Amino acid sequence: MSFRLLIVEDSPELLEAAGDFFREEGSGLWDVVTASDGNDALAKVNSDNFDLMILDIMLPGASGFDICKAARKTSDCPIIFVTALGSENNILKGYETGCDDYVVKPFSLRHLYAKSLALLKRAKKSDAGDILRCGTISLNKNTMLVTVEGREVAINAREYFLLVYLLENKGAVLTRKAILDHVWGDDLDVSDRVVDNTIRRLRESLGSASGQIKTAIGRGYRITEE
Amino acid sequence: MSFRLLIVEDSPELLEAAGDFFREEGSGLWDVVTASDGNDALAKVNSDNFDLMILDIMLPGASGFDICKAARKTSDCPIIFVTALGSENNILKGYETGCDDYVVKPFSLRHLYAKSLALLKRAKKSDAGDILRCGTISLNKNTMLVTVEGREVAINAREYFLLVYLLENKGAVLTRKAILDHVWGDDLDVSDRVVDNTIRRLRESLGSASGQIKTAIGRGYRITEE
DNA sequence: CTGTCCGTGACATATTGGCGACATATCGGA
DNA sequence: TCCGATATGTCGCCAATATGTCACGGACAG
Repeated sequence: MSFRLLIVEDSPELLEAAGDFFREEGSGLWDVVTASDGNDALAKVNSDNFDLMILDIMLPGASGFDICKAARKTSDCPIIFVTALGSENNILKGYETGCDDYVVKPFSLRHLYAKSLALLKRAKKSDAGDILRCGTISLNKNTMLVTVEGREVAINAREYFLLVYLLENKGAVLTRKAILDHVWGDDLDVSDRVVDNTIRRLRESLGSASGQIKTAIGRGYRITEE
Repeated sequence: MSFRLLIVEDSPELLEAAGDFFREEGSGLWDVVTASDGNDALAKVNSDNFDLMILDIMLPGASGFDICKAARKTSDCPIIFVTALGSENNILKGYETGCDDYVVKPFSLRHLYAKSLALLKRAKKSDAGDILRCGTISLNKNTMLVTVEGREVAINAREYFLLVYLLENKGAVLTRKAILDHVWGDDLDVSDRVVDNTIRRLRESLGSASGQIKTAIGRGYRITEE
């Protein structure tokens, strides 16, 4: 198995060159998927999982920012933006939407490749994944501490494990049954209302971030970036 | 159902501890096979199928890399490398031979376990047909999210399950009766008009893709690529 | 004993979606 | 081509249902 890489770029030459470079240089390390317009990219982001994304900002259809935002709804994979010379100001916006790094055109493919490897390595580092983030919520699985807007919030055990489960499935709708199975244990036989109640108490504990937990009526609950 | 796990590690204590941890923590989820040297591991890899492998790199006999390469000839199962502190540089080589993740010694078993679960989940997810696509509509059965032209659309429960049924029978004409049976449940006795209504509301929710739901007069409804 | 956690039931509130009624579209026969 | 019969699209209403909220009390730990 290899790492899934999405490259989105509207110049066909650059797109092909970059794809080839990653394929050849990595000799099988990368499973490269490309898209040349924003809408195609959005579709792929929403229906596939990637380990790394390289996004041009200026695109026909949706912009790189839009794609980044869409991806962040369900994924924390590293994202590199590609921006034209002179529009580096954009990059601040990029960081706001959740990108990890950027390169300015024109750039060397080798340089881009190096950045990609570095980001990938960092993401795969052994303690990555122990910190779950979503919007202003941050949860550290080692210390079991939860912060909202950087401030630590008090949270009890049941709420904590519920939050972990929500965060580990960021964006996904989780049914009450699935929540009960994962957070309470599959043997127990309790009313569905305890999930509602725990959700309510969790929302209270989260304060200003309470709105990030959304109800999907008839289906369950999910946590979102906003 | 249990998953076959191969652990290769030359330290007997660690090997036993890890095996026990997986057996106990998973309570039957894992069927653990162990090997303590490279040649034994090679033999097992060649004569058995595994869902996940955890390989130490430094081993008597064949190295973890060798085992990985051998395994990759016949299998795409996720592979995690275990490497000693300070030799993380090796890891690039690991990725090139086709591993999926790695942990650095010393590590916590819980951590290794978490990574294993995550990889297994990813591996099982990617080959399941959990994403239904049709034209610009995409529906993810895991997250229960629906997108049109790559953009997430809000949808309520009844519409969601109706859409699932349509997509699972893409192109086929579904009678009102069949729809009622599948989406409402066969016990209920409601008017046919509720199907029309729900179709209408679903079309509204789908926005620009609403035209993909076709009426087959006198027969029922179906969903098409355009 | 005292405080906290958390499951339960009761009730308030929000949202859904089934219904009836009517508008509009489709079809078959003359 | 026209027309009537039938099928489907659309709308607003409000009951049924799902969810939010609260207070109570048993269980447990310190």
